[in-house]
Amino acid sequence: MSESPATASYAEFSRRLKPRMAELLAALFQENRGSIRVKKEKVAVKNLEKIFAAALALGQTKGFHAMSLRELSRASGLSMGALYSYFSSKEELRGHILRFGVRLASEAVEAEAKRYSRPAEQLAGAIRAHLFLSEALRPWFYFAYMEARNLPAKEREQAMANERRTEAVFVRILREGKKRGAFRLPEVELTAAAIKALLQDWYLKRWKYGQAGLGVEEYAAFVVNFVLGAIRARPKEWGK
Amino acid sequence: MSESPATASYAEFSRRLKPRMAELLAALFQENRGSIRVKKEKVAVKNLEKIFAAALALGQTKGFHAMSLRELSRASGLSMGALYSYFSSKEELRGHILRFGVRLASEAVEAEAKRYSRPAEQLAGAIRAHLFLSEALRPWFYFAYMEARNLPAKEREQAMANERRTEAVFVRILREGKKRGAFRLPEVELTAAAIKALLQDWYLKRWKYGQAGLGVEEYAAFVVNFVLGAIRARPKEWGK
DNA sequence: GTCTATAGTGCGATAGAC
DNA sequence: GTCTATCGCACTATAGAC
Repeated sequence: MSESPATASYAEFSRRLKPRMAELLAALFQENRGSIRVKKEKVAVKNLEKIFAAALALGQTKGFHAMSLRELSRASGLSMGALYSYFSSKEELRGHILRFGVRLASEAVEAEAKRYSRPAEQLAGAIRAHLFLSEALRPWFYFAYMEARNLPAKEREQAMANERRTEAVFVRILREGKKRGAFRLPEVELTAAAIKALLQDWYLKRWKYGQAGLGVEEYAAFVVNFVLGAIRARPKEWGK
Repeated sequence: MSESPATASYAEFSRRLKPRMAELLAALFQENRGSIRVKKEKVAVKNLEKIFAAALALGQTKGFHAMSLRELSRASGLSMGALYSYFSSKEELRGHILRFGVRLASEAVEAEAKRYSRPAEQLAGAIRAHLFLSEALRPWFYFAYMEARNLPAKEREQAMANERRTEAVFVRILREGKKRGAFRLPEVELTAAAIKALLQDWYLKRWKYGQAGLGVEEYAAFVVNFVLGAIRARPKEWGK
C-alpha cells in the first residue's frame, strides 16, 4: 500500500519474478507426478525447464503445431523417448506450458495491483505492471496468444475469460477515476479494450520495437501518456 | 479531393469494394494461367473463389498449416485432384491468397487517401478507411496476420514492409498535423504504431466486439475520438 | 532415466480413368 | 476438367535395450 511515485523499475520487477518461476516449475512437477515418469525432482525440473524453453522458442518462430517433436528433441537435447517421460502427448505438453504461464502471470498481476490510491497512478501502475510482465515472459505471452485458437473448446473459453479478466482490472480503475472526476471518457469498456490492445502490441510486434531500439520502460511511459491524454487526465489532475 | 465531413459509410465503402474483388480474382487467374491447368476463365474463377473462401474459413479456426488438403477438398466441394489443377503445392495456394489480399487492400487504401486536407479529418478518414477495409476483408486480414510468421524469409520481410507502409500513412498525417499546430504529440512513430494496434484489434478480437454487439462504425468513432484525444486535438482545433 | 528403432497413421502430391 | 486410387514420406507415439 506504499505510495511511491511509480511501479518499480523493470529491473526490479524482473528480479522479483525470477525465483517464483523456479518455484512454480517445481510445483508443476509435484502436481503432475502421476503423468511424469521421471521421479527425481532435481532431474525432472531441470529437463522440464529445457523442454519448455525449447518449445517456446520453436513455437515462437513456426507455431506449436508446425513444430515437430523431432525438432523439440534436437532443440531440448532430449531424445524422443525421454520427452515422452515428461508428457503423454504433444497436446498435454501445450497444456503444461499454458497452465504454467497462466499461474505465473496471474500471481504477478495480483501482487502489483492496489499499490496506489490515486486513479491516474493506479492506471499507470497497472499498465507498467502488465508491460513488465509480458516483457519478462515474452516468449510465453506470444505463445499463449498464438495458440489460443488451437485450444480445445473448454480451454479456449478459459483463455477468453482470462482476456476479459485483465480488462476488468482496467475497467475498475477507469470507472473509479471517472467517478472521482479525474478522467473524462464516455466508453469505459472500449477504453479498457484499447489499453489491452496497446499492451499486447508490445509482445506481438517485438521485432518492430526492437529494431527501433525501444525498451519496455520507454514504451510503458509512452502508453501511459497516450492513454492519460485520451481520457483527458491532465498532469494537474492526477492527484485528485 | 472532395471535402465531405467524413469518409463514406461502411455500407458504401463495402459496395464500392465488391466489384473490385471479382476483377482481381480474374486478374489473378490471367496472371497464373501458366500454373493453373484449368483454361476456361469462368470455371476457374468460380472455383478459385470457392477454394479461397474455404481456405480462409479453415485457416481462421485452425490455421493454414493445421488445415489438411483433404479438409479443404471437402469444404470447397472439389476433389484433391481438382484442387491441384489450381495450385501446384499447398504453399503456392497460401501465396495466391496472400497476394490477392495485398493487392485488394493496397488499392482500396490508396483510393481513400488524400480525400481531405485538414489534419484531423485526414486522420479520421484514414482510420475509418482502414477499419472498413479490414471489416470487409476480415477473414483475409486475420489470415494474413496469423500466417505472416510462417512465410518464407523473403515474403515475411515483405509482410513487415507492408506493416511499415501502413504506419507511414499515419506518420505522414501526424507529422503534418503537428507542423500545422493541430496536434500536440511528442512521439510520432510510436503514436502511429499505437493507432495501428487499435486498428488491428478490430479483426483480431472480433469475438469480443461481436459479443458486445458493436459495429465497425461505432468502433471507428471510438478510435477516432480516443486518438484525437490522446494527441490533444480539440474539436475547435479540427479546422486548423 | 535415457536411448535407438520402429509401428501405425495421416499427410501432400500424383497418375490415370472417365 | 474432375474424379478415385495410391505412392512415398514425415509425423506422433511406443517398445525394448542399456
